[in-house]
Order: sequence, then C-alpha cells, then structure tokens
Amino acid sequence: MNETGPGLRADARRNREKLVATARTVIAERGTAFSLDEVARRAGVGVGTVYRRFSDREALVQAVALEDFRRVAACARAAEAEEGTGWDALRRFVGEAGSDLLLAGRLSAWFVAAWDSLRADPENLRLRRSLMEVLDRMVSRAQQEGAVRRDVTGGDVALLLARVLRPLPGLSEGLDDPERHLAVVLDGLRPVPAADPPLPGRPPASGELG
Amino acid sequence: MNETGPGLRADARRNREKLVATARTVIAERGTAFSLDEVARRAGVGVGTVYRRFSDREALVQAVALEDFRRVAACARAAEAEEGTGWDALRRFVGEAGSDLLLAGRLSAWFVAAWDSLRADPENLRLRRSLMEVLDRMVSRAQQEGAVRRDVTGGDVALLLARVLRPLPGLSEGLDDPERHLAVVLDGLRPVPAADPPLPGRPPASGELG
Amino acid sequence: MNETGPGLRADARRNREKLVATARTVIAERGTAFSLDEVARRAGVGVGTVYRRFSDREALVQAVALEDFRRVAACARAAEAEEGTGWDALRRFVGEAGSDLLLAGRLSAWFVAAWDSLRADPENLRLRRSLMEVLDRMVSRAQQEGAVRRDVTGGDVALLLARVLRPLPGLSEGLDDPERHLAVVLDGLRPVPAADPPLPGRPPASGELG
Amino acid sequence: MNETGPGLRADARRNREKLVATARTVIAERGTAFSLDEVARRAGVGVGTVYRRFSDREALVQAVALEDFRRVAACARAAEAEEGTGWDALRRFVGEAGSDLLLAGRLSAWFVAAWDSLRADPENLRLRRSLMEVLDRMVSRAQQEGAVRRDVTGGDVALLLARVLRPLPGLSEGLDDPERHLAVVLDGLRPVPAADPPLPGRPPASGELG
DNA sequence: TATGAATGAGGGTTCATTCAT
DNA sequence: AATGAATGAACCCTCATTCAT
Repeated sequence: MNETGPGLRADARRNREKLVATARTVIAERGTAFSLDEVARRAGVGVGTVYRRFSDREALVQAVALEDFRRVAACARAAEAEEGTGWDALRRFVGEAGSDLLLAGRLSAWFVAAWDSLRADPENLRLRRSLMEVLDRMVSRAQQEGAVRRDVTGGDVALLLARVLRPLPGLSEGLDDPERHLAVVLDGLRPVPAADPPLPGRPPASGELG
Repeated sequence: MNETGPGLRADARRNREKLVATARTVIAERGTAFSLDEVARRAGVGVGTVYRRFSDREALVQAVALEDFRRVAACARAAEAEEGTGWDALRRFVGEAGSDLLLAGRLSAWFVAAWDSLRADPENLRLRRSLMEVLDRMVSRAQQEGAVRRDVTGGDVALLLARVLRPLPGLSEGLDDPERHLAVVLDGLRPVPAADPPLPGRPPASGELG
Repeated sequence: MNETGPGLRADARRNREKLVATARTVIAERGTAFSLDEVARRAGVGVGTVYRRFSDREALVQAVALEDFRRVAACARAAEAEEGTGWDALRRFVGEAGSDLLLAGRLSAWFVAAWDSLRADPENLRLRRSLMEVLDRMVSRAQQEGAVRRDVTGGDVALLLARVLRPLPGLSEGLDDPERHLAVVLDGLRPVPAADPPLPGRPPASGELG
Repeated sequence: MNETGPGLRADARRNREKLVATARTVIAERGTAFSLDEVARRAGVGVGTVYRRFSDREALVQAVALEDFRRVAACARAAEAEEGTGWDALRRFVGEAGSDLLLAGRLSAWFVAAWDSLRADPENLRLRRSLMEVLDRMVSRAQQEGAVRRDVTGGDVALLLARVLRPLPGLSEGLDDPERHLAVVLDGLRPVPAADPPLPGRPPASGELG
C-alpha cells in the first residue's frame, strides 16, 4: 500500500501523488475530520481509486505524514551539514520548520496523533529515528558551544516544534503565526541566567520519540 | 439557550450542570469526535434533554468552554491580585495553567477551535476580554520590571499557552508534559541578551483575541 | 438488543415487529444477500430505526431466526403432547414443518448459516435444546413402536428437515415442493427390509445440534 | 463467451481453464459471496482477463456449473451403462454423487440458483436434458424391477439430490454428512408397505427440469 | 418537562465492470 | 491478448437533530 517506486504505472503514480497532495490540503482545512469522498472529488478521481492506493483512511494519513517527515528530515540533515555551529543549524532548522516547511511541519506534527499506526511503518520509523539523531547531535553541539541550556534534549525540541506548529483553528487570518512563537521557544532554549529554576519534569529520551 | 440564572427550575439546572460536567469528561476522553448520545447516556438523561438545554452540539461545547474560561479568568485575576510583581503573577498563572488548570486549560485551548461561535456568546466575550486585560496588565508590569522582553504582548502569552497546553495525542504516557515546555516558553519570554534578533511577525493586539 | 417485553413503547414495538416480519420476507426473496436499506424501506421506516433495534445485520437475522425457532419448537411440543404415538407425533411435526410452518421452517433452516452467532444467544440455545429433546423423544418412542429404523436420531431428523426445507432458488413455480420430498424422507426413516445396508456415517448426537 | 473449442489460442484456453478451476475452489470456500478479484488473483491473471473470457460474474458461475454438470451427466451415463439393474445404477449414481461427485454435486446444486440464466446456455440445456433422460430411464427400469416406488420420477431424484447435497453452512466439522442422508432418501424411494399414504403433490416432469 | 424513538444525510468501504496502457 | 487502474453505485453503519409520547 505504500508503493512509490517505479512499479506503478505512470498514470497511477500521478494519481497517487495527486491524492496525497489533495489529502494534505483537505486535512489542513478540515483537520482530522476530513472525508475521503471530498479528497477523491477534489483530486478528480473516484473514491475507488483512493481505496486502491490506500487500504483505508489511516493509510492515506500515513502517506501524507510520510512525505512530510521526509522533507523535514532532509531539511534537518541539510542544516546540520551546511551550518558551522550546532546553534546555527538548530536555528536554521527551526526557522525553516516555521516558514518554508510550515505546512509539512504542521502536518507531521498534527499526525503525531496517529503515532501508533505511524510507528508500524518501517520507513516512517527510520525517518523519525534519523531525525531524532540529527536533532540530538545539533542540541549536543549547541550545548558544548554554550549556546543552548544543558537541561533540554533533541526530544524537547521535537515536541516543542510539534506543539507550536499545529494550527490554532478558528483564529482570524494572520493571528496564527507560528514563526513568531517558535522564536520565543528558541530563546527559551538559550542558557538561562542563574536566577531561573531548572526545567521541571524529565527530558524525553530520543528513543522515546524516534 | 444559555440560561444559567435562577430562571431555571432546580432539577432543570441540575440537569444542565450534570450535562456540562459529563460533556467535559467525554470530550477529554474522545476528543472532538464525541457523541451527544454518549453524553446524554452518561449524564443519565435523554438526548432530548440535551437539546432542550443546548440548541445544538456546538452550544454544548461552548458551555464547557465557558466554564473553563471562567476558571482560567478567575485564576488570572487571583494571580494578579495576590502576587507582588507582574512577573510573579505571570509565572504563577502560567504555572497553574500547566498543573491545576491543566484540564480546563487544555479544553479551553482545544476549543479555541470554536472561536468564531464562541465570539457570539456575550458572557464568553466578556470573559475573554477580561482575561486579556489581566494578561496585558501582567505583561506590561513585568516589562516595566525588566522581567519580560518588550516585544511580546498578553496575546502572545495567551496563544503560547493555547499552543503548549493542547494535548499531543498518541504520545506514550509521561511524554506529554506541558509543564516542562511551559517553563521553556516562560524563559523565552525573559528579556533577551542583545545578540538575538527581535521576534518576527506582529504582536497580537489583545482586542483581536478578547 | 432483543427487547421484546413491555419495556418498549407501543409504537417502537410495532416497528420492531414490522421490521422482523419484513426482514423475513426480504430474506426469503433475496437470501442472505439482502440489504438492510431495503428492509427499512419496505418496512416504511428509516435505516436508523433498524439500527436502533438491532445492533447490526446479524442481530436482525438472529431475531428472525429466533421467532421461527419459537414457532417450530412450540409446534414440536404440541405434536408430542397431542399425538398418541411417537410416529404420529413425528409425522405430524414433519408435515406441519412442510406446510403450515413452511416459511418459518425454511428460514430457521436457512439460518443454520448463522449457527455460530445464533449459538451465542441464550434464548436461542434454550429453544434449540428444547427442540432437540422433543425430537429425540419422538424418535425414541417411534423406534420402540417399531415405526422408525433404529440407526437414526433426532439430530438426523433435524438435519434432514433443514436440507429439504431450504428453498431451491430458481425453480419455476410449483416445482419446489418440499412437502412431497419430506414424505420421501419420512418413508426413508421407516424400518428397512433386511436387504438394504445400514446408514453410513455417524448418527449426530442431539448435543451437537442443540 | 463460452468458447471452449479450438478457436482459442493455447494460452487463452489455459487461462480459461485455470479460471474455472479457481472459481470452483473460491466459490466452495466463500459461497456465493466470492469476488472476481480474488478469483483473478488466485488464478494469477488480471481481472481484465476474466472479463475477456466471461461476459460477467454470472457467466463465470455458469461455466463452473457447466463443467460440473458434465461430470455428473457422464457419471450417470456410466452408471446406466455399467450396472445390471436400474436400481443398481440409481444407487451407484446417488452414491457417487454423495462421495466422489460431492463437490461437483454441491456446486451444481448450489447453482441451481442460476437456473434461469443456465437455461439460456445451449450446452447446459443439452446436458440437463441428457441427465434427466438417463435418470428417468433408471427410475423407470427400477420401478419395473419393483425396486422403486411407482409415484416418483427422475425429476424427484434430481431435486432430492440437489436438496441434500447443498452444504449446510455453519455446522461443525463432520456434522454435515450428505452421504448419510442420501442413504435415507434412497431408502425412501423404495416401494412402500401398503399402510403409508402416497406422496403428496405432483411428480415433476423431466421436461420441467431438463 | 423529560424521554427516547425515528429520521436521513453522510462517511467508510467493497466490488462488479469498463477502459487506458 | 493481458493487465490492472479507474469508476461509481450500493451497502453498512453512525450520529446530529426532530418529534411523538
């Protein structure tokens, strides 16, 4: 059900891609309460085609999330490879998540909701693991550079991104500005002046998320 | 449809309260995909009674959100009245939102979804305005105290709370720790060392949220 | 889901009865491939009403089978009580199954298909047990009277009835005459002249069917 | 659509045969609720191929029934030719129907359901006529031998076989033993002691079935 | 006023059938 | 000729909402 390779006929692959893209849009609009019929209609195909490609609703959601994770993971790897410091890499990644990657980021964040079934997919698992490893390395380097407080982990970054990137539905245009609030969070990750108490709770291990 | 006053017969009011409380529980369990039948059953009344009290599904959700907003607003007023500094008040309010107010906070955050229809209800409007005024005052005082960066508003605080408090569904037990991440956000609100760039975007005016 | 008692409102009970009766007809026409929508339409109610009374398709089938089993069991008890010999009771029961009970008999026979789920219903279990006990007694008595061959059991009678009563779909009118073939079977149950070999296979114990 | 002759390319004929054989198996497993996709998949061809060979679902079912009728008819002719008496031929035929021919018998019995459309196919018509003629001859001879009651016809035998051979779905393993009950029926065809009343109803003329 | 029965639109899913490759 | 992708009607079932009791 996750055929993406060249095994698919050209038109079938086009349809599949159209479906995933349409699903992303519809989901962004309607949230999890989207309807497969609507996706099919707006993609210009019959419902049957949706079911030929995706065994069920869940599978379609997974496919969207998978594509998003791919982009996010690629972006993280690029930031790590091309930036000179851990902090710069982290800042670039978070920045891109909030602007260029916004939609992708929102959706993969949103679909953390499907965590259980996502976990089942091998490629998804691999992607999440890889993403967590990159984030952990970025955070560690930035901590050694003295640029990030020592009591956070890559997992914290992932979860904070997920929290902030999800859309706040119902807000009037322009109010839902995740970039702005990501910047606040980024500053919250800086080393703290002595006065403030350390973070409560337990830092999430990357294995728990990846 | 939102009669809460003494105009209601005693048993009718009891039913109404039971329904709102049950709805809160059911919504917390099932998310937005809860069913009115289940609420009615678990409240021990017929569906008809739900409709006598709440014109439709939306109205019930609003009623729950309203009660939550009331608690949140009361908490903010108490923090403002009882704490010596704006920063202490802000910290206390955010802290309570993450612990004591957690459920209420999550729900009201969740129901930001119903923002448009919530706006219609006069009491809700009043509550939100009042909450926003308190938050704005807290932030202003804390900024004058030099405890909070100058480029944020009470609206930023409200939105950041909403973002962080919403549950991250699908996480394994213990991973979804909003208190921890509220602490990061709180630190992000502190005045920043000169190096970091100012927040991007536009500060939300309290009127846009209240 | 099997409320038949007085707990049901009068109109609700009327609807329930109409639904079971309609279902019996539709099933007789279409076989197991009948549609709930058609049952609802022909009963003059909405689909929702079907689902309010019967948790699912299976439950409706069970309800039909249950009513049929009730009639069949009652008929067997009457035959046993009112006929002077085991053979007469057996002959009367089989005869009634083929004429008066025809439809009921066919359906309960047909719905042996749902054996597994039917087994789950306590009343159904009780009815089938009771029916098997009566049949076993009839056969035993008739065997002692020398009227029935000694190598058959009440279970054989039940299975033979089930086989012969099911409709032979597609036959032109008048060709599907189960009464005629029940008479052949009844004669086949008579003690056999010495020459013929005994029945092959193993006699079914009544416990296996009841 | 029923090309079986040499007009078909070798691979096409192989496909056709594979499809009929697979269909028989799948139908035996799933009953009438089988799906063409499953047949195609298990036969190792595309659905399109099914439709190239069989105009629709019905036609495939007919093809299966046809092959079965062929076997049954051949078996009847062999019994008639090789047995010394009409009774022996009849007994052998019925016995083989219950053992060797069991599956074929069940299926053709099952597909009496498709009687109407079967009637349309010329080969099927010819086969059924031929089978009925053989059965009528067997019964007549056996009646002249004094081995079979005078009030039954070949059509009765055909219908009784159809009734008894159809599977009783839902029975636990071993309970559905058609051989045993065919033996009862065979005994029921014997001449009856004077006491019993003659068969009710009207003997089916072979023309009505063939 | 409270109850819960009835309604029917709508969503998920399957599958016979058609058609582009 | 074979393949399997696409289509869409039909079915099961749920649930918000209305209405008779």
